[in-house]
Amino acid sequence: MLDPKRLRNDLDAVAAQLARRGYTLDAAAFTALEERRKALQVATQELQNERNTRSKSIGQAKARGEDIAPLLAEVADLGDKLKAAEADLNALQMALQDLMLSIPNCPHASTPDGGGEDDNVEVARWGEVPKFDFTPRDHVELGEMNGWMDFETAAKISGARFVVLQGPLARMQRALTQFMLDLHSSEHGYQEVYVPYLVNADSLRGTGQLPKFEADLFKTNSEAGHYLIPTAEVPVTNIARDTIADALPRRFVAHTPCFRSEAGSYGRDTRGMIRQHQFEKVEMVQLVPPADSYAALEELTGHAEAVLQRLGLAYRKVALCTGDIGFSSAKTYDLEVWLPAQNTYREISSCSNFEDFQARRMQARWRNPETGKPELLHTLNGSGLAVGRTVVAIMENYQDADGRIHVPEALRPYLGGAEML
RNA sequence: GGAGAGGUGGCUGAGCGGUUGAAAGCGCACGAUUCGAAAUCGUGUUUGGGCUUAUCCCCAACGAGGGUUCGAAUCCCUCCCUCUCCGCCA
Repeated sequence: MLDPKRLRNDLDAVAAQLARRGYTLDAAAFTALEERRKALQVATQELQNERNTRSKSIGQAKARGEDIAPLLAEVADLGDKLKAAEADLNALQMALQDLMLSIPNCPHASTPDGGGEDDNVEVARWGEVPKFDFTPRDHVELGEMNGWMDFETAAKISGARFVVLQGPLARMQRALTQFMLDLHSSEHGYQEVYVPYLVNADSLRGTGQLPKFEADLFKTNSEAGHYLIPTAEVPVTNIARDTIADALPRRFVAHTPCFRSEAGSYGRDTRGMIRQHQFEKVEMVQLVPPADSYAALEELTGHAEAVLQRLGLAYRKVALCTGDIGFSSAKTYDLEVWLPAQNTYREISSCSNFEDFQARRMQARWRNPETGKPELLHTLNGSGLAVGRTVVAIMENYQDADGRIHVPEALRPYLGGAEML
C-alpha cells in the first residue's frame, strides 16, 4: 500500500510514477473519495466530541445528586445522528481502503522503463555456457530414460502440472534444499525458519497477493479459510506483521513447497518441471531499515547468485522493467539460468525490494534509534533458489552423451560423495 | 472432542457503568545528587488519525466484531487466541 499522505499531498507525482508501470491511477475518483472522507470524518468527530462532553456532564450532575432528566432529553437524538454518521464514514473508509489495496507499488527510479519482459535489461552474465558434442536432451527425456521422473503417474494421482520424482533424483532435490539452506544460514547470515504452509487471508493481504490475485491461489475449505502458500515470502514476511522490531536487519531463510494455480498460463511450459502447481523453493527474506534497502537488494541478489556459482551454472542477471515487476515490488532482479535444451536463459530466482509497500499493509515496524519512534521498515525477498528449476538446470547442464547426470562438486557432500546420480 | 481459566501499555499487574488513555511496580529517557558509579529524588515515557509551521486542541483504540446505555476496559452476544486437566493422535 502506498503512503496515504503522499497520495493526498502529491497525487500527480504518484500518478506519474505509476504510469511508468502502465497503471492508470484514477486521480479524480481518489480525490472525490478523499474529500468526502475528510468532511465526514470531521463531522463524525464533532458529534463524538459533543456526545463525550455531554455524557461527562451528565455523570457529574448525577454525582452531585442533581436531576439529570432534562440533560438526557437534550441528547435524545444525538445517538441516532452519530450512529448514521459513523456508518457513512465506515462505508467510505472501506471503499477508500479497497482502492488503496488495489494500487500497485511505485517503481524505483532505477527500474528501467518498459512495457513487458522484452524490455528487461540484462545487467550481468556469469559462467560458461556448456558446449556439447552431442544434442543435449531436455530434463524430461533425461528423467524418463533414467526412470527418475514420472509425469503420467503424477497425472493419475493429481492431474496436469505435477511430477513424481524417484530415487536419485528425488534425493538430489532434497540435497539441493539442504545445500541452499546451509549456505544461506551459515555463510550469508540468515536465520533458518520453519513456517506454516497454510496461511490466512490477512497474511496474503500483507504481502500483496490479496485482494487482487486470488485466482492464482489454492484456497482450502477449512473454516478459517486457509490458503496454500504460493511462496514462503508470505508466511516468512508476515512474521513481522503487527510487530515493532527493536533491532534490524533481520534475515530469514526457509524451505517450503509452493502452490500455484497457474490460472492464465494455460499452454505455457506444459512440458516438464518448469511450471508446476507444486514446487520446492528456498526463500530469503530481509527486514531492513529503509535507508539500507537498496544495498540489501544488491546483497540479497548476490546471495542467490552464490548458489548458482557454487553449482557452476551459467546465468544472467536481469533488471525487470517497470512493466514486468510484480504488484508489490519497487525493483526486481531476476536471475536466469542457462537451459541447454531450451537454448535460452530461464528464470530461477527473483529478488525484490518492496520498500515499505508490504510493511504498511502489515504494520511491520521498527523502532528507529534516531527518532525513538516506531517507523515502517523495508521488506525484501528473493528465491535462493527455486529448487525444482535447479534440478532441471543441473540435469540439463551436467548431462553426458549417455544421458547420465554428473553431480556438481558442491553438491557431492550432500549425496554421500557421489560423482554421478 | 469434553471440562475449566484467561486475554489491559515495552513487561508485570490493578481497575464499584461516569472527570480512567488507564493505579502501582519494573524497564527506559532526561535532570538533580556524585570525582565517577550504585542507591536516592524529580520529571517524562502507547499508538493511529483530524486540524496545524509548531504548540495546543479534538477523535479513536483495553484480543476482534456486534449489542445494551446519555455514557462501556467494566454488562450481554458471537468469534479468535493462550493456558490447565481429560480423551484422541504423528
